[in-house]
Formats: sequence, C-alpha cells, structure tokens
Amino acid sequence: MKRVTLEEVARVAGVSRATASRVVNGASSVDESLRHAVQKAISSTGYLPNIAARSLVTRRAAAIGLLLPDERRMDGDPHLASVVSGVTRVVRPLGIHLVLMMTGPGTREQALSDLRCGRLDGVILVHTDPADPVPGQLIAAGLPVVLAGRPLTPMPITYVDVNQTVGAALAARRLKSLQCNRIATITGPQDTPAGQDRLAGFLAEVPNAVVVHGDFTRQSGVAAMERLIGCCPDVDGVFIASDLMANGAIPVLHRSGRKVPDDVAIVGFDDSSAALTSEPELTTVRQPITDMAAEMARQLLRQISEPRSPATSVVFEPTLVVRDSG
Amino acid sequence: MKRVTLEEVARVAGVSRATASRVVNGASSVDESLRHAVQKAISSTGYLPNIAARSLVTRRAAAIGLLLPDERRMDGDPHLASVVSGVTRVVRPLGIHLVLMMTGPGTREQALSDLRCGRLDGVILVHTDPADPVPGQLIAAGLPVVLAGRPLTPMPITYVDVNQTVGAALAARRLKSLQCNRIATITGPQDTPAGQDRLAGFLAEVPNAVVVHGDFTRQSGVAAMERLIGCCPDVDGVFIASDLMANGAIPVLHRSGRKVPDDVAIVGFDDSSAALTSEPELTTVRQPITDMAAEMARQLLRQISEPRSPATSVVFEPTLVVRDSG
DNA sequence: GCGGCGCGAGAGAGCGCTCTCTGGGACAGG
DNA sequence: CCTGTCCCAGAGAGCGCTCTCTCGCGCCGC
Repeated sequence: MKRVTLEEVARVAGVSRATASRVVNGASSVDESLRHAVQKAISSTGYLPNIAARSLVTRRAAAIGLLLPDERRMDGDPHLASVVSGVTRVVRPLGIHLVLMMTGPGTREQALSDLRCGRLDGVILVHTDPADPVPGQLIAAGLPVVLAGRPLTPMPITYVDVNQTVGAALAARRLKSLQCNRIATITGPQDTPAGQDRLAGFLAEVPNAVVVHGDFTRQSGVAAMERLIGCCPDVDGVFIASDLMANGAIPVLHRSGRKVPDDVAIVGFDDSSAALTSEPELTTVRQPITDMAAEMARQLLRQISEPRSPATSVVFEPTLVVRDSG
Repeated sequence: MKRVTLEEVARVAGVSRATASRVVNGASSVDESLRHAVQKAISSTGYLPNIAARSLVTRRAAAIGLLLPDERRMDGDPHLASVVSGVTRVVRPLGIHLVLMMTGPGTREQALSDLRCGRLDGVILVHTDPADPVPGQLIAAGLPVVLAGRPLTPMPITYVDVNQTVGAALAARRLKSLQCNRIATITGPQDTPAGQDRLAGFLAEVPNAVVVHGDFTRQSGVAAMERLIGCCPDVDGVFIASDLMANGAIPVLHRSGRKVPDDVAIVGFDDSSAALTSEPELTTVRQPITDMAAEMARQLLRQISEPRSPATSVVFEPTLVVRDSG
C-alpha cells in the first residue's frame, strides 16, 4: 500500500504536476480534455492530497479549535453536542477539522501556540472565564477568534450571543400573563454577562420581583429555591435563569407540598435537555444553540479568510417554549 | 510578526539546523553546551516548530479522530463531555490533537480518507451502527482503530467496554436485596451488544422477570413503563437499562400514583447526569466513562506506535451507586 | 506578413522540517 | 607515531505540495 502522490497522478494523466494541482484545486484555466484526464487518473490511482504538504506551503492548517471549559464546569452541559453539531455542519463540507480542547492546566496556552505555529487557523472560545487573558492576547496578536457569548468587559472581538435581555423579558411576560402575583427569580452568576442580562431583562418587566442568587448549577438551584420558599412562602411564579437550576429547584417545591405549575409557575432558560428531564417538563426560553454555533463557525472562517476584518457581533433572538411548568 | 524557523534558531545559537532539530526533539547525542545554546535561542526567538513540515517528513499527523453518532442519536448524551475529557487527558500531554467528527452523510468516508492520507493517525469509534462497514474497512486496511464497546459481530478489533453483564447482575441483586417480589426490566435495543448483555445479565439473576423493551431513549422509557404498569400493575422493582429511560419512566409511575422507591424500586444504568436530574435521584450502575475513554486513547496510541500489534480488549468493572430510587 | 497580446501548460523554486550520510576530532590500541 | 574506532556536528537530500515565472502557441491588428 504505497502512497499516491500528485506526481504520480500527473504521470498517469500525462500532464505536469502543476496542471494536476490545478485540477485538484479547481482552477479554471485548464483545458477540458486535460482536466478530464487528470480526474480519471485521480480516481484510478485513488489519489488523496497530503494535507501536511499543502498546509506547509499554503500556511493554512484547515483546522479550527473549539476551546471548552473542563468537564466539571460543564456539569453535564447539554449544549456541547449541539455546539459541535452546529460548527461541524459549516466546517465539514470545507474539509476543515474541528479540534476539541478542554480547559485544563496549560490548555489555553497550548491553543495559543497552536495558532501561532499555524497548526490551527482559528479558535472558538466557549464559556470563557472573564479574567482569562487569552482572548485579549489572541485579538492583540490579530489571530482569528470568536467568542460564544458577549465578553464581560467590552473589547473589539467577534462574538455570537442570544439576546439574553429579551429572553428574560419573554419569561417575565409569560409569568405575568399567568396572573402570578408574587414573582421571583433565581439568577445566574452575576459576574457573567448572561447572568447579569437575564436578571436585568427580568427586572425591567417585573421591577418588584424577589431576587435570589444562583450560579447556573443544579445544586445552586436547589439551595436557591430552599431560600426562596423560606423567605417568600407565597411565591407563585419563578423565572429560573437556567434549566439546570430549575431542574434542581422543582423537586424542592414538590417536597414542600407545592404543585408545579398549579401553585407555582416555573419558567427556565436554555431549552437544554434538562428542560425535558424535569417533571413537569419546563416552559423555557430557547436559544438556538446549533444555529448560533454554525454562525460562530462562519464568523471564524470569515476572519480567517479576511485577516484584519473588523470585529462583529451577531445576536440571535430567543423564543419562548411553552410546556407544562408555567 | 515573522515566523521563526529552525534555521533561524540554529543561526542564533551558532549551530547547524540539524543540531537544533536534535535539541528540539530531545535527542541525547548533543553536547551540553550546544544544547544549552539552542535552548536559549529557542526561548529568545520564541520558536515554535511547524507541525505541517514535521508531519510531512515523519508521516505522523499527531492527531486522532473521535467519530461520534450525530446529535439526534446522542439525545443529549451526557457521556460526550466525559469521553472527550478522558481522551484529552491522555492525548494532550503528547501534543496530539483530538479531532471531533459527528456522523452525517459522508463523515465516515471522510474519516477513512483522513486516515489514509495521513491527516489522522487513528480513530476512536463511538456508538457504531453494527451494520456499518467502516470499522471492517479500517481494520482490513490495518489502520489504527479503537471501538467504544464490544462490536456486535466478533471481529479482530481493539475495543474498550464495561462488563455489561456484571452491571446488570449488580442491579438485579440490589432489587432482590430490597425484597422486591415482582421484578421487571426495561431493556435497551436488542440489536446492540449493550442492550443484549444488560438483559442477559439481569435474567441470569432474575429468570422470571417481566421483560419490556425500550431503546435507551427517554421517550422509549416513557412508553415502556406505560406498557409495564398496564400489563403488570403489581410490579415493585424495575431495572431500567439506561438512566435516560429511567428518567422518562419515573414520572409515569408518579402519575399512576406509585411512589419511588416506596411502591416501586428503580435501578438504572450508566450513572449519567440523567441519574441526578431524576426525582428521586437514581440508584444506578456506574461505568467509569472517563477512565474508559482514557484507556481507548492509550490503546489507540499503542496501535499507532506498533502498527501490526494484535487487537486487544479491555473490560472495566461497573459499580453500583446507591441513591434514592432503589 | 510581422509584431504584439493573451491564454494555457510546464519548469522549478521553495515551504520548514527530519534524518541519513559524511567528515573531523578525540581517544585508545598496536 | 600511525591507524582504527567512536562519537558528535554539519551538509544536504528530500517529504508532497503550491505558485510564480517562463515559454510556446494561436490570434488579432496594422
């Protein structure tokens, strides 16, 4: 099983290597008969271009990185598969590889050097710690990056996000339309843009809402709901800023003898798989994760092909998915 | 921002490119003072080796693929993050990239050609369709592959699995120790080894168990439990062959007025995140997914470094995780 | 009829690295 | 003192590809 090179294809087709290369890369200025001969030679020899050799001269790796928080922080994050799927959809037809990197000691530096040494053409950063210096370094170096979600401190970087504020407002209006009188919210972490915006968007609609803080994790949902029914027993509608927290919070209500949605209406956020594994199934605010991920990939590819193009941000509109919890 | 090449490092250090290369690759036969000079030159120039160039001559891509079923079939599969994490742990310190590929039209062929043209050194196959010809083609071509889970039809291929039979037996014994008299099981798909083994292992312990079929998905768990309480209302212990199905099945019991675990004890399988999002939390059989994934990576690396080494299989032992459902 | 022009194909120079092969110096043995 | 041996550094040949540059050929205008 010997490797087939372009040289050999050219020999079989009776043309020069240059012409064979033109056919492989779809250049237009090749005579139809020669093109045909080359194509026949390619399929008869089973030729596959050597990406390393190509990449050496084009200085393109044809690979992008997806930098993820580590397993622990993902907490069974149901988004991962959707994100990968969205990115893949855009990137695969182009023959571009998706390299997964999970945060761990040294990962971000590794990603940076992979980028610098041309092993990766760009990276998508997910769930980035606001204090992380890497995004800043990347844009400073003019390397292609796209962020999932608005960065906490404004910077000239391309990102894709859902309109968190509008999403929270959607949830608020749903609870109001359900005639809830005593409305509360369990928030996400207030050191993240998503956490902040979901709270702000909600309070804009329900200024007198009771506010209890969580951090998006299931456990924090449990704790927050316990505090909430302690301090505010007559609550009858709660916007919980992530489905995962709602998933932890609902059993607390049940144990306290409250029925969902009859006694307390619940609206979550994310429309993650946790929305379906809750009992009852969650009414929630849906973010089009897969589409957003595809858009991140597109934005990244644009940056790769037009290096110094300006940073842009794309904001998707969320929708309310009404199920059984509120 | 110009690229730094080995040539330049050599020039700065006052040695030949060959010697610089030896230092970079940790060859032993370099004089200590020269080695030091080169190392200083590397850090002062900020040199990073160009992987494409290296890969062109070594014929190693320093990248492996992880072939996954598509999003739909994953159904919010909670394993993905754990698998990635386990593989990453082994592969990252070696500077090897993990390329994610989700099944879609043509993906498997793409993986095959990536392997053939040297863009990938090996692949890990997860949740492979038993009818899929790709694994067979891969081993026939002598390319490095590792399967997650025993293949349906025996073939000389390396795989890593958990002892499904023992796991099911663990679940069975738990239900028996709970003094359940009317024991049933909701199975996985019987055209998969996992589905078969979990049923067989269970029946070996509880030969007279009621058997209802599912396919590992949540929805099938709902449907199966509805059928089960229809045909066997006095059931008081159920082994459900995946946590996801259990997650769908438990609310059915609740709606029928049965309490878990008081009226019906439930034991799941997987110890996935669905086990924690269930109410009550699931007693379940745990597979050490992350460790298994790490082992898959190790097996793959071994195959890559010793091309024609014999296929081996590694089987992990499951453990019972007792929580609230049974 | 001749020079200029445009178009398509070939020649060849690298891209940055590894690795074999060669050469030279140090040391030991004869 | 000369030769054989060993060891370490340098020279140089590629790895397979892309892409620029050159060249030849056919066509047009004058």
